[in-house]
Amino acid sequence: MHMDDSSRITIVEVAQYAGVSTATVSRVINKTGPVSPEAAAKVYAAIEALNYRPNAAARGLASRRTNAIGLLIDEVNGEFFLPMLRGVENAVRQRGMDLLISATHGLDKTSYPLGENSTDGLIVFADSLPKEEILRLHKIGFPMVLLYRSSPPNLSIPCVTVENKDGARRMVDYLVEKRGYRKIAFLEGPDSHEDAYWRKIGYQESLAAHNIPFDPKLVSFGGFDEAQAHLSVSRWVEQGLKAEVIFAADDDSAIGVMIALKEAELRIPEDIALVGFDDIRLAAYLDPPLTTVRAPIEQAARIAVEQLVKVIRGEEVGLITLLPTELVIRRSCGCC
Amino acid sequence: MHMDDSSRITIVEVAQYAGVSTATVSRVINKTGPVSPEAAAKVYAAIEALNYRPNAAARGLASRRTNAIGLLIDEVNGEFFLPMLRGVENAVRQRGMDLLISATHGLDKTSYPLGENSTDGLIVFADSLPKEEILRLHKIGFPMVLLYRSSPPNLSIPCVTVENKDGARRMVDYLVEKRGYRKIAFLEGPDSHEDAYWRKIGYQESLAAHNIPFDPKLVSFGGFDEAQAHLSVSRWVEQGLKAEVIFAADDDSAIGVMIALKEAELRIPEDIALVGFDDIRLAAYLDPPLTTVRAPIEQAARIAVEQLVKVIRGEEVGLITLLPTELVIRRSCGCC
DNA sequence: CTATGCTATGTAAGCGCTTACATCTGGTTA
DNA sequence: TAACCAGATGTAAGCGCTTACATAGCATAG
Repeated sequence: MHMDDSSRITIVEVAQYAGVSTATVSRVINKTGPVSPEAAAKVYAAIEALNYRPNAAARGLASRRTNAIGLLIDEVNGEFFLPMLRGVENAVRQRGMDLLISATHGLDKTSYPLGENSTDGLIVFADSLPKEEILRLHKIGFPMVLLYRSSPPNLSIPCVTVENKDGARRMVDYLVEKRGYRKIAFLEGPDSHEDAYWRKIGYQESLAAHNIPFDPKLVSFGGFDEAQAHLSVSRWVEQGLKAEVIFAADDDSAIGVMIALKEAELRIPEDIALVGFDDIRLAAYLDPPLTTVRAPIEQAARIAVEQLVKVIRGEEVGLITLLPTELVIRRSCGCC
Repeated sequence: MHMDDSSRITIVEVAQYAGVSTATVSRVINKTGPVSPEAAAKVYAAIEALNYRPNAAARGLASRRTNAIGLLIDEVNGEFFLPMLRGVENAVRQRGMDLLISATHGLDKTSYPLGENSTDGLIVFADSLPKEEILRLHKIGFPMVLLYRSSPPNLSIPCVTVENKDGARRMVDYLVEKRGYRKIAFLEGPDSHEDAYWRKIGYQESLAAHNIPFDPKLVSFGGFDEAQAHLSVSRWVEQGLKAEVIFAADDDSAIGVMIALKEAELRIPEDIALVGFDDIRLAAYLDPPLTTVRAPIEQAARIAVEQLVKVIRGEEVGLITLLPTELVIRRSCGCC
């Protein structure tokens, strides 16, 4: 680094300037332990005068606390990410903590930089971390909260997610009961992703409840990804897909579907209807506006931070937080 | 924290297990200094066997390097943010560094948690940090790169941004020369934001070049914000705005404009045309698709990281990186 | 054979904080 | 008045690393 070492102000300089001990300075800064108003005033003055900034590393080393929480994600991708980050960032900042972010995408997921020694706790998003590593962290008692992923059996790691199954089920219920569709194609998400799993289950449950046989030909891979969905649907169309509506497992893939259908000159919803899941910001602006299931992404993120902070403090937290989803009916499903 | 102290593995345990000194372990881990293949193998084996993870705080304290870069933003808001973060995250990870993110929104910007003692360098986005603090950091030689903000005079802090003035100017040139508009309203961004400043200058320069008198009545405040733009345009319309086209200083505010115009039952582009700036992902999907100026947001972020890393390493970098913008013509400007 | 210069390794002094413990006040209480 | 206690402060021992410096071994050069 290129810093001017001579100008480095440490707690020692502050203590000298203020005429107190370093312990007192520390007490003032951290509001730990009793300090007389006069001493506190002198310390604040010294800090101001010297432009002192505490060294986070030294602090962390001495206190074994980092005052930071880590967010582990797979990669920065998809509109989904923005509200999630906003929720996390706001909640973290509100508590005066720092936020570290790391994407494990492509990495050996066991060498991610965050973890037990860089943060006080971790929010693990979806499948950003392999089960073994989660086990390891849990075993050493490291605070963790899982976001959009459930705890491995018997492990009791708090997790927060949305009612994926229920949301998907209600969407299909609606398509069948209100719109009268019976040929409902499903564009599923990645296997490893729990959201994807439960949404598919919800889809299947609703079909079963309405005595519609499950047809594997009506299921293809969307991968929670615009490009992948685009590709899959283009192929489907070539092969003469017979469906009245496509249920894309998330809105990002719904966009891919929309593009593919437009390319195939199929009108939405006249020729084929389309619905998604998440209600990302884009959804309302698409042409036609997308019917979808609203997932409270930002709220889930915020709650995850709250839970994590509680875990760090050693407080009790509920093991599973399941946030309700809500049907958002727009034109793409043929409602209007 | 709730961690099991007894199980804490430090470099000492690793050294003992491997039968070498801590210095050797450190050398192996950091690939600094010569180590015999045998010793290295023993150390790796020990690390594996004990599941050792180095403590980032201790490392930072001892080496005065954090291996982390900080991204300072105002707040997590707007579609703009996503590609920027993606660019930063990718570039940071590619270099094996960590990323810390902090929003200064609402905070006393002088107490932001990142900085000289938590990171090796800082990417300062737009007006996330007041000039005084930038001065202070620069004075102590702390590595910084400014993103979408130019260096204070005489300070020579590297900055990377896009050709705002040029882009805005070419957009207006296009509106006048190709579309034949002469009543061009401008919805400006926040004063404090340099992008906003230069885009307005570009607008004015083009007007001047085409002998169109600048009319302050045709300028209102969009604030780079959907809601603000919505509000401003609704008022404008009530007051009987006479314009052929609205140039929103960024796409987020263009969305606000679009909503306001639809509420007022004005058709785009038949009754009034609309153009934006940035080409966020949404732009292409709006109804009608938005004519805008494409700014290479992700690329700018990536370059900022590259520059910062060079500064940290003490290498030379260009002071100003100005990335080209590009007109993207879609239906909202009345082109088709 | 000694001087020289590598490479490989160990020793130990911090890095800038926090915090357990000791100390010293002065006010309360019995 | 003596005993006690709580508030205010200081002392100093680490926290887990990195790294300057010292040392040792060994090949090569003179």
